[in-house]
Amino acid sequence: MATRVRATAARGRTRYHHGNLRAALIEAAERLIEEGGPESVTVREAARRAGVSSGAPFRHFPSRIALMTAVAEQAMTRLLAEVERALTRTAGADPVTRCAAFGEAYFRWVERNPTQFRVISARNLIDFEGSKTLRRDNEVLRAAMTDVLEEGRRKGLFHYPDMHRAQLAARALVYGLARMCVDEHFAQWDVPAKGAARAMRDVFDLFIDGLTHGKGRAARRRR
Amino acid sequence: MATRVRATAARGRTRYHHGNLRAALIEAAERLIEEGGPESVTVREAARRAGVSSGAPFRHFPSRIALMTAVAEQAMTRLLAEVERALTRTAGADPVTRCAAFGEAYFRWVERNPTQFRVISARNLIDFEGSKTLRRDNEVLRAAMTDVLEEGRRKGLFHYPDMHRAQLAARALVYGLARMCVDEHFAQWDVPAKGAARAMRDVFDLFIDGLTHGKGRAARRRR
DNA sequence: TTTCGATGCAAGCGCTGCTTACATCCGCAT
DNA sequence: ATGCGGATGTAAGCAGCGCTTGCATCGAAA
Repeated sequence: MATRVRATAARGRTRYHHGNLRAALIEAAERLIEEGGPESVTVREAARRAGVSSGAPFRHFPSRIALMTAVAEQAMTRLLAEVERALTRTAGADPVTRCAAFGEAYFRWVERNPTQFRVISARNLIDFEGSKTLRRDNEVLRAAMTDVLEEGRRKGLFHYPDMHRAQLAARALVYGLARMCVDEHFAQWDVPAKGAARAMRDVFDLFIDGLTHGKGRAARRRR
Repeated sequence: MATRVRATAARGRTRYHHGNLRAALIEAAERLIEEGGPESVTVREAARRAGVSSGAPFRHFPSRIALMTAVAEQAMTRLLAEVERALTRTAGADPVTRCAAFGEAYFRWVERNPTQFRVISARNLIDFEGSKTLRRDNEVLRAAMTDVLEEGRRKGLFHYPDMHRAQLAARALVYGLARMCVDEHFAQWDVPAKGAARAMRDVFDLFIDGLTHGKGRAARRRR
């Protein structure tokens, strides 16, 4: 795909047909997002970088939103994979560890790929509801969190009034931290750039402390 | 201002000068945001609604971002006022109540004014750093939260490892819930539309429970 | 080999943010 | 009262955008 594109470009010859324009456009869009944020992505510029006319993309993506949605789908799949890796890595471990691993994996991915996360949550730029992939991946993520929390309760480690609110709190905490990270609320919050993940772990520990009824675990886990 | 505009419009006569274009443009922008989100705001359309030529706004706002920033400043001031009202109302009450009042006031304002909140946090559409007003109001908000948490600790009600992380957790929780609300994560989260505030209170209670080392307050406070 | 659908191009429509040159008005010093 | 200058409006226009249309080109199936 990309090889083929670069090959033709290197040869100086331009075939009439691109070869794999769809993938090339997504790649170009990703790079544009990296450079100037999701809002700055332009179908024309993506086409330009793929070495193709301004009308060509619309054969593959009926609209700019469709292009951005494709980018979001890729990003979401990667985020999900990261979280699932953390969960299989800690399979069998105690729910507290697994819960923390979940939050850390999620947050760390966002921290390392802020622009990609921005696309996922830029719901005015993508058609979230219209994408089966996005909805499915999101649901899988939610179910995974539910499982971890439920596991903790079954084993008598977490004590929360009801599953629903624990779930919501956990989600709000992780999502909130992630958003604060990509929205750059951390600078004015005197959290050193490098320490965002550390801060996140601290905060999550505090939350788990709440679930386990404050046995001071957070203080012990601090290092 | 608006009266004067409507007066001239009603009279059918159009004066050369508008009278209060600046305010009229902000008002028009707010209405546009209400209708189609912050991204859909157009300087030209705002000018159109103010009954003025497409170049006129640039006498008052050098760019679209400047216009949006003005809107954000208004919104932020209102949010801050709402929170401060809740804090003065509960002045003298115990920190747990005040803490909950803070979170509720913040969240409920966002819930009632989702579009305005979207502008505040749409940092790619506004010049947050460049606005003294925005930075000051934001700082006041942060300081208010710090005060409440510190008060709770002084009176021996909250027990958290350190101020910094409690503060961060609280902010992440409220901000996360607010974002989930405006990003419409609640529909797929089986939180009934009307119950968002209730869910928020439940979650915040859970958090305060964590701070007070789980004496079951959340369960009692539930009604 | 022919044909036909998929995929590309060129041109263009209406919109955008923003600039420039000019018109109009209000308030203030005379 | 007058007339002048700065503030505030208009009209026209630039480049860039998303998206559409009509036509050119190609590769693979018949």
